[in-house]
Amino acid sequence: MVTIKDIAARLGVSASTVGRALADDPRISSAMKQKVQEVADEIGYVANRAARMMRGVSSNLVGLIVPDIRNSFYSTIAHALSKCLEQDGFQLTLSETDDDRAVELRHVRELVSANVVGMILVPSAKPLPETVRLLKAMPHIQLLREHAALGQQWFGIDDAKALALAVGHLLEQGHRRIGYVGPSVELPTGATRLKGYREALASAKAWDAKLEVCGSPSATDFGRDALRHLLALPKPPTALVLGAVQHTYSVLDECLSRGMRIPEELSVVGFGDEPGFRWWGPGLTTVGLPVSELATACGLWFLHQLRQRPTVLPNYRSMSSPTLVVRASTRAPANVATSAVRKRARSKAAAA
Amino acid sequence: MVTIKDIAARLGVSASTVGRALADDPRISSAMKQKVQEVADEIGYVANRAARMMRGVSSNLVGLIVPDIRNSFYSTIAHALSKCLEQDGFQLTLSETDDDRAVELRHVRELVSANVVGMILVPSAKPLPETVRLLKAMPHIQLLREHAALGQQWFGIDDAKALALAVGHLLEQGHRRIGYVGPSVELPTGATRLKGYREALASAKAWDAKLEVCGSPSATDFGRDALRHLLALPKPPTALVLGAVQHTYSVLDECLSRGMRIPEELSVVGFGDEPGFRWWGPGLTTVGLPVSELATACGLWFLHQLRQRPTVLPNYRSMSSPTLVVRASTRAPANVATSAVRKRARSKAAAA
DNA sequence: TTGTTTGGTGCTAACGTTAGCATAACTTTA
DNA sequence: TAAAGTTATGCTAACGTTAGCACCAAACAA
Repeated sequence: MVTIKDIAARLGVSASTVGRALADDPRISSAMKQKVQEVADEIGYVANRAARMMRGVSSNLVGLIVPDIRNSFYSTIAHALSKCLEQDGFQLTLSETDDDRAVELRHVRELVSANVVGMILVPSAKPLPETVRLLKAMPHIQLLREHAALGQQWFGIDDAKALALAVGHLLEQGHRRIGYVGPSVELPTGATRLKGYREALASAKAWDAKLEVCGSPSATDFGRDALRHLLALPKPPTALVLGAVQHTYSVLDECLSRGMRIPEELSVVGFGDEPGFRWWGPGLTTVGLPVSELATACGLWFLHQLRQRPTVLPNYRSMSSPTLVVRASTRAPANVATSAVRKRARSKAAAA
Repeated sequence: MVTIKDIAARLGVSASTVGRALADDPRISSAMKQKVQEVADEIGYVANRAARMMRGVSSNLVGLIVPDIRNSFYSTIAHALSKCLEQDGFQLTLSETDDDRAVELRHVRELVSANVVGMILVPSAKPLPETVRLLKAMPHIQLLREHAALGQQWFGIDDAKALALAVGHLLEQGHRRIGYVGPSVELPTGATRLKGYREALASAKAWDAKLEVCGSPSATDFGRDALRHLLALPKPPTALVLGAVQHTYSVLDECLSRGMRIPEELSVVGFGDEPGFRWWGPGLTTVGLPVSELATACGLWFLHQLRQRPTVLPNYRSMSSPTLVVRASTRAPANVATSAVRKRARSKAAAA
């Protein structure tokens, strides 16, 4: 390994001088600085960050902890954060938890040990106490999901609004029996999304607990079972709202493999706007999530805060609004023409 | 920060004893080890890796450099590698290059400075000399793309075979005019894929240079322009083969927005098997790439080599075979019944 | 001349951990 | 009982870098 001592030896000066020259210290003459730089370039000197860190200089490492990077949700976040942080010379380390609390703790430990300056994480369902303690001792931000125990630094999506948009769209088209397939309620986002779904339906007096299916989509048969359950009900739903990207994938696949006609037999509103969603059936109407914007905002705020070198970040909660992406997978239910639909038809006719 | 000295002070022993106890040194009595562990847990001691690294203990950081993590190609790799490496306590750092050589060099510098034990990278089109020099001084593996200058450690896909599979499938169905839209030939993979395409067609005496479109798909109109060009030819292709995942997305979108009937008007074989590809048109026939397997193999080999703490890894080239995923976007061309098709029809009739 | 300032550089200690050697308290062997 | 061996621990230096202080020469003011 090439060190400042090697440069010093070549120039016949002390290591201090070299160190200062490289740090552009005003006490060093510009002639010396130039000579040092030349030798450094020549012998390929690269500073040893471990040594720097020992002297109290903070690392340039920021930990990112997500459930699964293959989920485009999270890879989009990783990309946006990486772009954002690298401008200030920070480097992102990647950890995946699979929503496993023990794995999460292991990663947090690793990151503390690696002296990261901070962590940005999508917390698991219920972080272990030790995880909470470690995180509280260093700057960290929660993404998407939120646990009060971890503090009030959060960048997320307005999950309730996401579901309200989806349900509202279907209600407007005249649907009254709107099914829901979403994440487990143990996840903070799962609880909020279910709440958003329920409240939107409750205010239209159309809520029916039997139409709710919650669970983790990692089981291979999840989509099949969820759809089978809903369609086997005495009064099956005429429309379906998804509450998670993975659920959207698994349920959409099942719709196709059952040969369902969309939207004639069932209206569907997805969650998230993945590249392939526009190709599904007649084009999936879905809730678009501003994930990239959210991550960039998070990154910028983090960088800004980091300049003050705090141990605990100030409280800040940012909630981004999802948008409805209307394609062709929704329409008014068969045999039903509600006033809302008639009204829209009238106004269209009037406009024509 | 909690250090071994804090633990030592509490127990009234020396730092050495604590250090050895934590390292499970046989010279330390088990009674002492237990006491040390208890205090360590109590006050939340986490080893400072920077200090360890100064003592020559290697870091647990492995650098991963990819063009863009949002590309599911690369996020799959990141996931597989992460899973693989974390079992041996390694941590992945993520860098994105956008195929920019300057950015690539910056990241490599950062990683060297961070004392990574090694790097796994998808190299850019033509790495800078300084990049090559830095990489050669440490263990590194090339993924997918390959530059001889960077050494003979490579895990990739048999790109020529990928295209041969696609073209072969179409030839067999009777197509003679098979278009190609793929990556720029400056990328090693781009050159190999084009070669695979050409050779497959040349051996069937069906090659026509006018049917080739190469370029980077980052331009927003790429898909539109590529397809327009091919369909505007005096003798347009009856089938189309894609040579990159991003090209597949952009060209497939353009097919749909033109309202083309697939496979009646045009047979299409995609590149890669992204989650949404099965939803496109009648279901996209495509070349499936064993990316996850490739990354896992790469990770395992890397770990194995790392145990010997080498500066230069031994030569090793691993080429994974792609597979054809047949769905419904290909069929025999209209107005053409070649001998191959007739032959297949006969054998089918004979079998019936 | 002497005293003071200024610019440029060197010396040394420190960061947290680990490895080699030294040391101390026992235990075994002759 | 003395010598040798064993077990458990302490002391010290070192890793590469940086910051505080000391130092020296040259330039300046009195």
